[in-house]
Amino acid sequence: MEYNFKDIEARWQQYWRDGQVYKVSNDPSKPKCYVLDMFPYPSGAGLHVGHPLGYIATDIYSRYKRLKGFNVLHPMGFDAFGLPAEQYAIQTGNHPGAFTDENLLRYRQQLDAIGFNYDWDRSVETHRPDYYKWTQWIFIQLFHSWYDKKAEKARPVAELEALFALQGNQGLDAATDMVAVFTAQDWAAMDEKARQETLMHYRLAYQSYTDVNWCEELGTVLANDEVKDGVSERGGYPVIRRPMRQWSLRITAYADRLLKGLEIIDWPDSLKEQQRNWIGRSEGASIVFQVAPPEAGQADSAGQIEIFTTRPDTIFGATFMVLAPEHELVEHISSQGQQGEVAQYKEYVQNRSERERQAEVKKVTGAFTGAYAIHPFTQERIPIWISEYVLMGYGTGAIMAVPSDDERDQTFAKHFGLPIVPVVDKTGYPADAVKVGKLINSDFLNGLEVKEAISLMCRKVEEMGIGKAKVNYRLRDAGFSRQRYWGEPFPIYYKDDMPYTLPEDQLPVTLPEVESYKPTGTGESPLATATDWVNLSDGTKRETDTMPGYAGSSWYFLRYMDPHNNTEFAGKAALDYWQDVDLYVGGSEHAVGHLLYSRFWHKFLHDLGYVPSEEPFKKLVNQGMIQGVSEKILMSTGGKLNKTFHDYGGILIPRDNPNNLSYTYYYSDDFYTEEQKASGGLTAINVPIQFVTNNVLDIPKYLISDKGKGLKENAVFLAQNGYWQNGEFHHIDVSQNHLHHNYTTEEIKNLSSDFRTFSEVEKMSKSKDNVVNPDDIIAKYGADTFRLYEMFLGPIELSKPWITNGLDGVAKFMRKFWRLFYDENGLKVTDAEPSKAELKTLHKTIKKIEEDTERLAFNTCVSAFMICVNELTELGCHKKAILKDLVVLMAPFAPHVAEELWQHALGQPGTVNDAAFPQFKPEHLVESSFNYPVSINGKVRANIELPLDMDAATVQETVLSLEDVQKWTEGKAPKRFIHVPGRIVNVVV
RNA sequence: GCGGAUGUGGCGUAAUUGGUAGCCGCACUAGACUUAGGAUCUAGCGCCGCGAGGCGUGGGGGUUCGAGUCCCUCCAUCCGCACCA
Repeated sequence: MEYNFKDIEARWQQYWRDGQVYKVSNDPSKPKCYVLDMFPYPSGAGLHVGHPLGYIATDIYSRYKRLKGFNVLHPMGFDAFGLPAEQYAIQTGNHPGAFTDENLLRYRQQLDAIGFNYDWDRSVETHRPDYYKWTQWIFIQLFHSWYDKKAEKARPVAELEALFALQGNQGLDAATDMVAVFTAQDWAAMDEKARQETLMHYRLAYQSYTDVNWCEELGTVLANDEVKDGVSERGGYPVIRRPMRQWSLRITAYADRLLKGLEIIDWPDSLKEQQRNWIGRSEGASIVFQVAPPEAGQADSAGQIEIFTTRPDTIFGATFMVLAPEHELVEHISSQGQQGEVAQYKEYVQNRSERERQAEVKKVTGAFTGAYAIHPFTQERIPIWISEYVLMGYGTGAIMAVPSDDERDQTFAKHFGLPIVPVVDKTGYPADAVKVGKLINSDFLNGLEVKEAISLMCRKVEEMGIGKAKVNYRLRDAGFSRQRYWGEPFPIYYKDDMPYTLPEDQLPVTLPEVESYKPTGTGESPLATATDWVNLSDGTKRETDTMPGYAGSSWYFLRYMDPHNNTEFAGKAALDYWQDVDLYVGGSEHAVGHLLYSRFWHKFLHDLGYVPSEEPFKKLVNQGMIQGVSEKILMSTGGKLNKTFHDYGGILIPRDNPNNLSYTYYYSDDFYTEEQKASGGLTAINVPIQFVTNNVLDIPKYLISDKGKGLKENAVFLAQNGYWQNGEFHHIDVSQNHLHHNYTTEEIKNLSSDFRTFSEVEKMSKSKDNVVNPDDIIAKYGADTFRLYEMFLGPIELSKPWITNGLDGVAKFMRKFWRLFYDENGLKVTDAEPSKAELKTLHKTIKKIEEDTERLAFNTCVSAFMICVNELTELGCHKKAILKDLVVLMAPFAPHVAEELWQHALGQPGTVNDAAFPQFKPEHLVESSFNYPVSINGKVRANIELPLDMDAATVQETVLSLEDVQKWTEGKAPKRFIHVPGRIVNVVV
């Protein structure tokens, strides 16, 4: 009886479905374990072999945990709103939902074929109204919340209103962009609209005017990744920054907690570091500089400039100030004489693309405003400049420039001839050390260490009322509006031009049908065209923007806990039971997107008392990418090639090319684009990998495929001893061709008619023709082999190319494993007592699998199985007592075959998923003796078998009396004798 | 430039966490069985050397009886951020 995976896998997948084997209930009698994958966006292309890598890992882990007695939640769902479906809808006019549902179904079939243990009943799909109802609900909660920095948590806006009525906005420490101060009386005097406008500065979901990427030609707002080098990716039209009234989430309120939370979670360092950088916390001080009166003798000041600095200690070295060109003060303070220059510079900056700006970081540009600031300590007049190196988006958009201590300020000062006053003496410190040294030329700070000076200065400016210690973050609030169709509608309507939330009983606000998904041209989303939907009966209007892609993915992991709840996003009992995600596996591309937003939402829901945990994902692992191995050929891009072969027969150029690119082919002239002709030379192009075997292209097959069709008439594929045209090979006598004189006769004999490709590792993608579909692998090798092989490739964190070749090794192992149970005569399993050696093999494996599964080292698990099966085969072991445990060990990895053997070969009742993980018994591994490597001065020179319980003195005596040892020590007494029981013996002479 | 990570055979990788480096697999070589092999089995497979032996974990140095593992330094590759005051 041979291993027939096709039959086995189909049968057991059916069995699991029918028996609802993977149904998960919230069972408080068992410890919980929540294992999560980042849910996929169901694109039209389907899964390739790279996608399931993480899914297989979590599947193994969750099955293992189940065997260990945990109640495991291991769900799967789909992140279904998104741009590709929208673009498809725009192009075809079809509804993006139908397209999404089709893709989703295909994904699900592909996933099921791999044999995952998902409880599909808990599936979450973000575009379903019964799911996004709760996304909208959470948005409403954000809208009605503000952040109290003193209490370090979100609180209801109603409480804020009460505070305003009591004390205005004074004495509050709230996360807000409001600078104006108002009193209780002011608040009382405000009308409804003014109050709403005020509250907007405090809400965690708020509206403001923020810049968007606006493309006039396309009449639409573009996402950042739709803009390349200042022009639209599609069409290449210019894109400008334009302010638009938009929703944002006040994630900055949580900056500190998002930072602190990183300390308690088990994530990869690189990922934590990315989030830290993204949040970008820096401690320093904000200090206000008065602008000097425009004309000497004039009394009133022209305003003040607030700056942020991490080095308040260096203030005596501040010889000038720099504002961002976009700073609002620039226009007010510029002197008459300088206005022209300032305007010119501002225009120059505006016309520079992001790319230019970044490419020329070292270029020094700027303009003098003609205005001066008063140095708060020396009372000197210091000039105010503008320059693009000061960014409006960071700090206050203004700096005090300390050229002695800041590299950029120094370059600027040198370029424009501004004074430089040294204020920090770094004698005794390395030149590149930061925040060290003694202050000089700094009045009352002189002689202090930098660190002392910083804290003294912070106190001083506060005393003087011109500044205070401040923590600044790089993190910006998150834009939450999209002018698109395919996203969650906002539960918002407008009255008197102010947004209000719809009552909860009107949720979900479902997407209306629209006639066209195309951009409206006005910057509004396509929803705006559904006038029946937009205009409410009472004369108010709905919000027509939709939420961004990350809205639905920011909380989906909570919905899995209680997916069918109609009255809450998830019930308290479920939330309290499942708590948080124990293991989260996914790609690192979400490092500062999804993973930061999710943490933010989770903390917010925690503040409101809904979720018990502070952090959503306790442990996170980034799985590596499986890359594709592309097959490439060289194509001539030169012109004038539609002549006979012999005219360019000399192009067997790369005979001694280091890359072994021995062959190339040529097209006729009219095949080439003008651009290609202009460039000349050779270009590498990808050919579909299915037409390539061992770097040899199957030309006839290629030419009848879609990809190669166009080449049939035009292409000449030049091989070593001839050429291919129209799928036929034409031999040429190379020895007769004067262009090949550099071949020897011997070499000519070995020339071949193969048309060779060369391989390159790239990202696996349709456009590169290097996609390996898991369906094909499963059809040929089976899902169990596929799963084992993906794990065998290496640690899951590592990126590696997909090499189909290696599958044979795992397939061989599976047959060997099968043969422990069955041979050509049928069942071989016996009830005989296991031998010592067999028990040792088994328990060695149990130990290894247990340890390595816990640390997610699945690659070494597969190796351990191979060793185990090899040893059992060698021992001729077919004993039930051994095999039963082995099958349970294998079940997480190869669930189909394990289930088959469990029930049929071993005659066990029920599913193997409900078996208990075998108990490791150390006594089976304990040896009475150990074969010690004996080294002399660290070099192994002999081996000796010694009882493990032999006392130290006897060991030493026995070892030293060995003939080999005597020879190497020349009979000398050892200086030292090291004996590590069970490890090594080392003699030092 | 700053930050993070990683460097082990022809390749993917492993190493009881400081204890005989190269497990397991691929590829390769030889042999067996075959009409045949992209099947199966056996053996070999880090480098140099006929051999004894020597050398080997990116380079150099150090700690240690003993270093792939710890420390210093340099180099290379990958990833992230990038005028962040």
